[in-house]
Amino acid sequence: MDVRTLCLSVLTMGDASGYEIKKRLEDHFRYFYDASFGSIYPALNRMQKDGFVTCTHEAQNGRPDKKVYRLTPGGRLELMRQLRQAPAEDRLRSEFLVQMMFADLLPVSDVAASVDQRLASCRNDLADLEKLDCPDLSPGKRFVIGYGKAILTAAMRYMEENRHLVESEALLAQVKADRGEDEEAPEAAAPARSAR
Amino acid sequence: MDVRTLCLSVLTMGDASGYEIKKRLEDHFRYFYDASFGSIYPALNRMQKDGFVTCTHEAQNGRPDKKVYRLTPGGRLELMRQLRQAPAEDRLRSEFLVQMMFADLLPVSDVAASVDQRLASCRNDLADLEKLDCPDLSPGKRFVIGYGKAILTAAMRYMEENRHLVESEALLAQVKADRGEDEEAPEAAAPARSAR
DNA sequence: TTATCCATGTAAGAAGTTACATGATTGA
DNA sequence: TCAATCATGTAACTTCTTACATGGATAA
Repeated sequence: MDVRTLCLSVLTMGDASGYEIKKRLEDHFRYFYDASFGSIYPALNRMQKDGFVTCTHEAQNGRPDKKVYRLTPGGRLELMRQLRQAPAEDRLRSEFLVQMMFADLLPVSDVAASVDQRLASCRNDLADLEKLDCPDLSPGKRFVIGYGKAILTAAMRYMEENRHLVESEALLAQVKADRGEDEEAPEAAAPARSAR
Repeated sequence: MDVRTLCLSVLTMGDASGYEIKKRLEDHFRYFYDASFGSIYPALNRMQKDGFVTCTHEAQNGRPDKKVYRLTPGGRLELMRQLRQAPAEDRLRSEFLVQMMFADLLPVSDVAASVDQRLASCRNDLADLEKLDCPDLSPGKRFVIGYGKAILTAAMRYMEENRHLVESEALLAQVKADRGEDEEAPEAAAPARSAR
């Protein structure tokens, strides 16, 4: 999904300037997309050339003109074309999970702090979604908000119930013993070569 | 998280060639990271120069030499340095959710097909995680696998219970009526301008 | 016979981010 | 007084992906 399609999507919610588009993206899309000014402004200019949006200038006091963009029928068609394409697989990027995967290489206090932070972050997102959800939203938007809530709730619950796995000195010590640490040089072990 | 750290992580599971690293990444990390040969090979060469890995050449019949990389103590230290940094926020990229958000712009059959596909994809991932999970894994790896299972299960459950929201002709028709379609030109409505 | 696996690497290109440039207003 | 908000835009930079180059072995 490129920035152009994202801008078209946002413009279905009403006319907006580049600046306002960024804000809407932050408010409503940040859970699964974002874009910087450096990509939004060029995208808008290009789409104007392509006839997907029109632009009206509003004079401002002491600031650059506000350029308000509006979706054209052609732009709405283009959005539908893009949206109808089979969606690419979801992709998650999580440094947190990599950290958890190698928790046995790190101090327990660091791991615990990361879990706490992740939990707090989920709580915040959940509260924001709660605020976003209101009955006059389209069924699609409510579906997505509900989806987010379900995932966040499950993640929080899992972390609370299973954090002991990555925070137990005893369990982690076991791993180190199995690797032969505290006995020989670190590289002496690990003879395994094949991946599977 | 850059490709270099990812390679270092993989090498803690045992010495490997660039090709094998890619495979391990696909098998164990694909849920939250991936990397192409075009990024792995340069990363490995750079890390050799930096002293984070050593390399032994194995002659092959009719193929380029197999270059087997091994983590050095310095490399292990570098990995720990990287891993100890506070993880960046998780980021999800989901064309599926954008599609659902604007389900009212699409034919119901398309939406239903997307939900079916997403459900199938979750089922596959869940089965793969099930296979991956075995008792001799480190607690960190089991924590991550469990986390994945919890999220996938919650997502599937939510979609099954709520897909009617984006697949009901009646609900979607209501949205169109509210927007004033089937009455006037599509651009006549939507006077709203401000985002909040 | 055709595709996939094995195996490494380079070069070109895509897409985005960050930093810079400019500057008034408003709230803490 | 200092930071944030509003407002647009360009240029340099980073990072990764895709395609290309090479080619034997093996499985369907």
